Amino acid sequence: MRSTTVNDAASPFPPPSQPRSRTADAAPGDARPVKMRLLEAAQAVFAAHGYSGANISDIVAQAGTTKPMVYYHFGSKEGLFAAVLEEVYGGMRAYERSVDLTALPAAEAMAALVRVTFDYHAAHPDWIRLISVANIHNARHIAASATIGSRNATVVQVMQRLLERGVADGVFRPGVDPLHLHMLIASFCFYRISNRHTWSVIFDRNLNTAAEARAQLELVTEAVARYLRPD
Amino acid sequence: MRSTTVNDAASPFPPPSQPRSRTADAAPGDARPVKMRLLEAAQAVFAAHGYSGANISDIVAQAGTTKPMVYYHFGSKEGLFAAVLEEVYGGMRAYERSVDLTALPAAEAMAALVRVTFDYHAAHPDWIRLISVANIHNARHIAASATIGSRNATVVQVMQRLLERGVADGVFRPGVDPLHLHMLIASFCFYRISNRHTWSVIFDRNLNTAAEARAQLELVTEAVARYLRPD
Amino acid sequence: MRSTTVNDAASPFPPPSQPRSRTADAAPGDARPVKMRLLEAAQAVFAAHGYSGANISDIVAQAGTTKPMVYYHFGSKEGLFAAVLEEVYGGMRAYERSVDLTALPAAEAMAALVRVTFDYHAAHPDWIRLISVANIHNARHIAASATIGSRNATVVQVMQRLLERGVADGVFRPGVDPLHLHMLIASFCFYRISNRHTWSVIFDRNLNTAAEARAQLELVTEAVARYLRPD
Amino acid sequence: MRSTTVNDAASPFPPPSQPRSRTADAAPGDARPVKMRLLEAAQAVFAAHGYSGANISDIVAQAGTTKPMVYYHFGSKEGLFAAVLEEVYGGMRAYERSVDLTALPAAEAMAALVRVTFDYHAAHPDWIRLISVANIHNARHIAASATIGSRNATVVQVMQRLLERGVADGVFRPGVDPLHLHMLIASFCFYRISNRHTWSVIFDRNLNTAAEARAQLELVTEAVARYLRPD
DNA sequence: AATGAATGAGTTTTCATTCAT
DNA sequence: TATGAATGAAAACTCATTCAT
Repeated sequence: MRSTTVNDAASPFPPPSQPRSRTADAAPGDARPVKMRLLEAAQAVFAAHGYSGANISDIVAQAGTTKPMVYYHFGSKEGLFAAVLEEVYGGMRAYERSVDLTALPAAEAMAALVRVTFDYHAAHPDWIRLISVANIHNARHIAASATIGSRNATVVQVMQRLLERGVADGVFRPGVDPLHLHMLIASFCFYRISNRHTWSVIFDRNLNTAAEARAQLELVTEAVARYLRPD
Repeated sequence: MRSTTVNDAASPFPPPSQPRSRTADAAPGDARPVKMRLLEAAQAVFAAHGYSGANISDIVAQAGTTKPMVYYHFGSKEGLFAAVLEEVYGGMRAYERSVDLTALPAAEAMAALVRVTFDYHAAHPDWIRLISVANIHNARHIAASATIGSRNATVVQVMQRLLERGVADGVFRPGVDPLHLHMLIASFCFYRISNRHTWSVIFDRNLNTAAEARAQLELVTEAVARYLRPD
Repeated sequence: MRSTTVNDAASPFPPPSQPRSRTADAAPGDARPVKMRLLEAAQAVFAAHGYSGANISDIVAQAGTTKPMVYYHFGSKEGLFAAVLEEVYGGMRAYERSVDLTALPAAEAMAALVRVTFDYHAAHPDWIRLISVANIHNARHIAASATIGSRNATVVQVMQRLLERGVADGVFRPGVDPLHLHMLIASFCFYRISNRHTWSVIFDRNLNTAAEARAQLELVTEAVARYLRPD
Repeated sequence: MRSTTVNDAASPFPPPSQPRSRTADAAPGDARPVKMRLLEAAQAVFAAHGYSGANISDIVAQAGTTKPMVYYHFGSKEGLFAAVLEEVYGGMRAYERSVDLTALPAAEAMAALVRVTFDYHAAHPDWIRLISVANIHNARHIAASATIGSRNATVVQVMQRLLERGVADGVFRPGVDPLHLHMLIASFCFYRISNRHTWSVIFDRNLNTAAEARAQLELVTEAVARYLRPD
């Protein structure tokens, strides 16, 4: 049940366009263009402190540049945040496109899809935070975006085709809404990361162990499998 | 399958300690104590703008009082936010305690529990936002709280007893972790509200209709039912 | 021809609400309220550098207070400028009201009015600059003002009554528009101050001497007298 | 009384070196040299916002070029403003030189000179604003100019010769200072434009109509005529 | 419990100017 | 001539917090 074509080696996704070691301030001789460095620094700072809590000074310090560059390249703090979100969604979309489940039988493909979603969220806590931040601000920063939006829903298409195949193969029951099923999976994968801090306080249990992660993945995989299983 | 003893009248939960008509600024002659008015205003403003985005001036204006009152009653902005979060969790806990599922057969009780959780989240979007905000700040505002924390997990106990009863009655399969199952339910109920803004942008579908809500409730109810059903 | 009831001692008008020695920064122990000190400092700085050229830091330094006080008391830089202009026009209006020409024969009263206008402008170069600044910005800062505007035109009423009296006495010819005549006088009195810097450069003549002032006053007085003289 | 050789066709002066249709940004393929385009854009922007309120970005955008061009051609913002003022005074001087009053009898020539001055100011509100701006900054931008200054006073010479001729012809009284008389005329013509915004607010009367302009021109013409008339 | 005024440090943003090409 | 990107300094404005009353 574990053989998939996708990224079989557990979960260490190489964060697509994420810095390799940009925890400290950018080295003076950083070759990459200022705009990119700003985007990366901004991603980290917005994720760490929220939209209003992030401050431009921190971002530019971390990017090894100066404040006016933010305004030159992005127009405003809001523009910078919007650009960060575009990057986040761009990374997701690229990732979703790279998933190829066609070689697997439907049931196994679904398990693989769940796992891939699970791992992706686990590997990108900053992106989860950024999306939370965007939602707190009613997603107004992405509303205007041309690149994010409507047709981005690659997953839903993948899901739909997979469901159809499973139904055709007699391994899934019919009548399941692909978007809703994606929501069931995504919500679990997102929430366990996004809300882990409050959960850690409220429930007396360390939920951040590898064992927990494994058990949680199994739960959602199993729930999806059973939800789809024909009666 | 829809008859429960709990809150059968659909879902319009009266927000426990939420203002009755506090959309505009507090009327000058508002009788309720300043501390309460501040708490309510703060809840609204923090929910609307995040922790750093909220500002004391707005809060006191909305509460119909003055800034020093915040420091008199709560010591600091952080203290005020912590107090708001205590209120949120206090309201939740109170609500969970009020749920009585003992009169129902296990399977129906579980459906009722799902529904109740679903409705509670739907009815309290501000609280969802506040919890998101708390998580973005690593829940450091509630970590110190004495009243929030550890033993608050009423739901988990309820869930555990319900699972045991269902297993005893032969309607649930054994071996299900109550905390994980609660996470499956809560994540869906939370996420569909918390992330609805980004979803509206990304997926070309209005997810905020009553029909959608019904379909989504059915999905999660069904998923839980099938997950628990003995093979 | 020189006997008037108004301020016979040449021209040293005590600037009504202007500081006596506020050239340097406000002394720390300045008793007057911050708002007033700000207004005075702002008047000086706006007059000296124009609206955009003036900067809040200079103003607050000169007023012996801090930047937020500007925003607390006036809302914005624009609000401060508007308040300064209200003061300017308030001072003018107060001054105009104080002029009493009823005791003089019409022709002498007119000469007195001209002289008073001449002297007032000469004594308040800052106000002239402020009005120039206001006009460069299309007077949008005073457009909204309730206190400036319409009925402020005390001079015009004074002028009108004086013209009527002169006509009745047979010393003025009829049919003269009081507003236009006021414009003729005011324009000369204003312009000789407002444009003295460019004139000094363009015309090879020192126009800032006492003798010049005397000659100019005589010119405008004479021009008005001859303009009104019956044929 | 209205027949003059100068510009009899009412008043629409073609603004000498003013753009033909430069209301919007310069078209990409604008053939005229960058320096000229900059000068025109700067004239408009400085007139609209004052010296400090004008910003280089706006100017270069409107001129369809880039910031370094300003520094290449004019050295600094101050240099650009100085160049604009030179243009303004250059335009005036050129205009004054073009006025030929020799063919008219002295009294009519004087009326023509008044009218020409009146019309010129009315046709160039931007230049009036620029001169106001220069004065607010104590004319320091033109002080250093070689081309502006001292001997530019063509008008005064014209005036002087005209006065002499009138005296000789017995139609003007002697002893009138040409510079002062020019000041009387210029102040009125300048002020009615420069201060029209504040006047519109203060006096409850629309002073920008054609009828008003006619009446005002008549006023100043008449005042000058009566001022010069031998007793 | 309440207020009006004040403060200090920090926020986002702007702007004239210049560099490398 | 021309440009895209960058810079340093300072601009306006904000905000949590506190004082005197």
